[in-house]
Amino acid sequence: MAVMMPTPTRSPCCRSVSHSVIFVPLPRRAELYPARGAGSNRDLRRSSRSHRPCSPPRSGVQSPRERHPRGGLPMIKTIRIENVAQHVGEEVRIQGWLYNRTDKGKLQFLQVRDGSGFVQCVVFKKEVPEEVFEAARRLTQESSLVVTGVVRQDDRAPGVPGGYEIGVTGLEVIQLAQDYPIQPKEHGVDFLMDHRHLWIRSRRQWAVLRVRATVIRAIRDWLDDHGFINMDTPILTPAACEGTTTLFETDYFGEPAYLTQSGQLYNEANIYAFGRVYCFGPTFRAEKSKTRRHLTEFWMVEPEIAFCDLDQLMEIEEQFVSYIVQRCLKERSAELALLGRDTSLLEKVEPPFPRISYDEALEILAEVREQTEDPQLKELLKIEWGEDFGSPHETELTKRFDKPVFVYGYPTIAKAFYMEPWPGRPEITKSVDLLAPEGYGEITGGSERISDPDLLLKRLEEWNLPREAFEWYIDLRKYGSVPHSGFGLGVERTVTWICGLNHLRETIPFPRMLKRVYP
RNA sequence: UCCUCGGUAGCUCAAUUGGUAGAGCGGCCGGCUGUUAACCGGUUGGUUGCAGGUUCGAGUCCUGCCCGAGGAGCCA
Repeated sequence: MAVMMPTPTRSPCCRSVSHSVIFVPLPRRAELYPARGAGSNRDLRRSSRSHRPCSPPRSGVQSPRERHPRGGLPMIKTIRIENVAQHVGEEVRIQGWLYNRTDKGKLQFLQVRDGSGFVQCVVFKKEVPEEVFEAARRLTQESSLVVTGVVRQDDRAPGVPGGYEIGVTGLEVIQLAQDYPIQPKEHGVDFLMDHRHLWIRSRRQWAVLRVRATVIRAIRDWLDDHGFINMDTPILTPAACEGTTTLFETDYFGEPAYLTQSGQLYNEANIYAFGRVYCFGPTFRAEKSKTRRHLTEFWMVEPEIAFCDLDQLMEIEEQFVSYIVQRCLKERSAELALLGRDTSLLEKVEPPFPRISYDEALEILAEVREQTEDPQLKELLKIEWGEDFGSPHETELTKRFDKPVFVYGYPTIAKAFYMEPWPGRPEITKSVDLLAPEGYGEITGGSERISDPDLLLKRLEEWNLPREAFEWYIDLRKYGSVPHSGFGLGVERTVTWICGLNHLRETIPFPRMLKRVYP
């Protein structure tokens, strides 16, 4: 108990986290000190317990078993919760935070998370010293702590992975958190977004962001394993890449510069040096989009391939996207289960994907319009040839397929200036979007690029783009021009689809949206 | 930019025709040896988004503004 309470008599030099700081033993001390007196260990030692000199002395909060018979060194191994199954029967140490607690009188259930997972720690009054039980009873949500205890299998134990719990033998409180604002229950979006820096600790957010990390890892692994080389393209750019969307303007030493909306044009230069490349980074759109599918800052991977036509591009995309999905199913099944994601449709995501033309898509939409009795949907699905799809159109189209579907051959007037015209049909382009199923909509957009310098010049003129700004880009068509293609995949939209979320703001740690730049 | 909905305790929400602002959760105190957002008893907690107006009386009606959400457009 004493260790949990404020210690007003301690040295005033202590500027550590709170009044409830107590001595924290160096984690994995045995591993850190393989040979006594090794000089390099001093830094480690200092950094990991810098507040020790002003901390109160260690008290009886720990089990005697934790001490080494000779030097008092802890012998207990510190583990991460994700590996808990490998330590059944062992006494281990967990370093983390209290996610939730259930007080059953003489029994305390502590839900502890350590970043790698969630595990239930059970404290029986009879089995631990009075101080340990009292410390457990006083724990508040999000208090930081070090728990020691014996791992056991128990089907009743919740957690990620579930089915294992820790019978507590010792407990140290690093900081007793005060009035943590987020409860493990329903909250409003505004409140949660204002507390995004804390919200990411919650189970669902933790699961989503771990899936995101796996999506990113899968993206890099697949590309790196298929002859692509990562080329970072500039974030500060002199002009709009595609000329249309609103960009964020910055002051570049007195000249305007813009935050990038795509690295594609630079990648078209890079392929002539490296063959297959990708850039992967943040992308910015100053559009005043106010929907669940838009961020002003989002992450996009953009592969670009020399000697590649539209058909080859679609083959690459379907293999790429399938790999990402399958990798998540394999490595993040626990997180997807926690999110309640029905993975049966994701399991079907394997090549080949269905392919329909823009014209066929219009026919499908006309059919849906005819069949629907909802006047509002009828109105939303109105579309003239030449217009790009809106989100209601995409939603209806994807409902027809249980895999992602390629829609190719978009009208020239609806797409960017650099897209190769369809042979014999100059009114459409060799472009393709990939629409995710279940209404998730566009996750990639790509095309074969114009390789003929004269046609490119003509397009720049037609789009009223200043030739001077594109001289370097035109150069690429003069020195060994080849057919080439590329696409961009939106990371947040992909994660939203894989996780089965209804808003992409949860797929990035700190979303930037029209009305939100805090925190 | 347009359309729709919303803003009441730290959080999630109630509040009849305009008539004493309430509940659950959280916090605090107590009880409980298998809880899964535990449960039970007690207790704490309010400038009803802001500024005006109507009225004996406004959370409620009117005007203006601010903030947020969903959708459209734009886009990945």
